[in-house]
Amino acid sequence: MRVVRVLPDVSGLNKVFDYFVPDDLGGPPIAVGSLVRVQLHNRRTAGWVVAVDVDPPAGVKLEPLLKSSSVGPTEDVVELAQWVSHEWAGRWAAVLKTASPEPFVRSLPRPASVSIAGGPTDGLEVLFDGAGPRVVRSAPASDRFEILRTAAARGPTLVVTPDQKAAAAFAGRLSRTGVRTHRYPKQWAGGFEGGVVLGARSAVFASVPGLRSIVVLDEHDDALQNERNPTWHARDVAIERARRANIPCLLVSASPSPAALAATEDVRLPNRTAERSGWPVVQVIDRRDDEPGRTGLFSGPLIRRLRESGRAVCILNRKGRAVMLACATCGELVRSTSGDELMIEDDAGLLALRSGETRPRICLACSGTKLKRLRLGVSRAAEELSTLLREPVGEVVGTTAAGEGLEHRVMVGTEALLHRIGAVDTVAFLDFDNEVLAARYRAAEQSMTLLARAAALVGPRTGGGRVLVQTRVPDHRVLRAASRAQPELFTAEELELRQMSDMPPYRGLAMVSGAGAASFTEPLGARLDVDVIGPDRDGRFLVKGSDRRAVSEALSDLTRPKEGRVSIAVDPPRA
DNA sequence: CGGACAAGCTGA
DNA sequence: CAGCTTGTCCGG
Repeated sequence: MRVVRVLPDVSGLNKVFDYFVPDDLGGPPIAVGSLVRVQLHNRRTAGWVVAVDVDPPAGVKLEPLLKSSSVGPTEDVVELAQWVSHEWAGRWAAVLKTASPEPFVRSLPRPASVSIAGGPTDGLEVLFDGAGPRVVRSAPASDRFEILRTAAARGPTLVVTPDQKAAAAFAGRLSRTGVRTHRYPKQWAGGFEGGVVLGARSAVFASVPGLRSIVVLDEHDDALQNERNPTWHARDVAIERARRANIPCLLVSASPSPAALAATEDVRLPNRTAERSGWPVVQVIDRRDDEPGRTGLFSGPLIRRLRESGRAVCILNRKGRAVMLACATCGELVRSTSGDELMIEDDAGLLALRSGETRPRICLACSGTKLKRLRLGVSRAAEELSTLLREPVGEVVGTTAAGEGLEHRVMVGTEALLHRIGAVDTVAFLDFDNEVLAARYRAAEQSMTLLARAAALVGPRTGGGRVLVQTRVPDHRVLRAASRAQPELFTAEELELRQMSDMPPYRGLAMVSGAGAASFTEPLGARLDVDVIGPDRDGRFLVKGSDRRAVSEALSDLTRPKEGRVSIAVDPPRA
């Protein structure tokens, strides 16, 4: 009797059960990854076969599989999903769902003989030597197509991009050169034919027999991280997948992330001239130099540029609830002594939320005691700008309908606008400080990625594209790096800071939130291998350990409280 | 998760 | 003690 092990798709249940395979089952053949239906207790549920030909535990009466519903992920992907669920303290089934076809697939295409077309590739083969992760730094405006073409010529390839738009564009270009391409998850079974599978973050779980290489484009982009638990990051999953398959994994980025740089010492740099010319001009506007009396969101130089520019977008992230404070006398932002964090007013005086530093209401630069509040808001900014420019101004926030507001020459929006617009001539960050000094340990890193994305949108400096940044901290490492087109000016310092402050990628970090967070994390106090910090203002706890594995293991040892939900985010994007 | 079953509570 | 609620356990 053939016995298989099944993981049911039941939330709150992270356990496997054995079933026998009836002779007359029908449907796609049963293998590891197969999607099946089973009887569990007294209901029917979907599930995945996670092992075949197992020895069932003694003394249990086995039930039959009820149905073979669909072909599922290949065995390597099933195992990868298990690793992910463990590493990010989430459910195996949640990851398998991402790796499975929707709708069901009843039979697989046969491997196609893939013709390698498109002529010689440009000496880029060296990027694919050996196995394992390597960082490929490449200016924001430089084309990554030749990298993909070279990968495709070597055999089955997986390409992960931050969004489907980019995946679609590259798929189109590759197929025009004769490469067989498949979009994930829509063409789920395509990977079985060979060729190139392209998609957003979930594509890292595509089933591709005989995979030869993985390319992660813009590995620094936050869109590569799953926003629901488990909060896996496609870059980290790709690194592990490549390690298991003994194949190369290219982490391509204009500004490599601390995580990527910590994962490998193999960093391929472009030549200096090429990199410089692949960045646009990044113009830093120091708002402390504003002519006296000017208030509002728009400096003189910014308005001048917007008047003469072609299409332009202004980015104003009004996500931060805290109102920024600046000295009314000298214009300096009110920051912590380290200069890395904005402070807010509380009853006693000034308070830095992250570090907890306090001090009386006084400006560190000029000892002035008169502080002014700098106010935010996309709608107000659009109105103000429309008056200044004497023309209508589009307005785009996350909830704006797709395509809406994009018809104007000048647009104002939140970060969402950067993801919706195509090429423009100018990107202006109205309020960069609110971003770069936010009370999140990754604030600077995330700001750097914003600049990289903006840079890609406006194109290289030779095309006249320009990124404008209004700031009161013009010497910040992020701005120095971007304006000189030298990302290492940012990353070197950032890595040092992360190391000094015991933060990822040098340590593991998780955020535990929800009503049950306090009782859930309580037993961790007795452990020596993890530290618990909190609760913060929202009742959330941070759990730190030597690495991600240490943290997720400590968390998976705990039992969930019956009262009160608990949500665990390992590598929390917003801590 | 959600059903089964046990234990606890209530009102007559 | 029936009838109901609440809590705990467990699934192949």
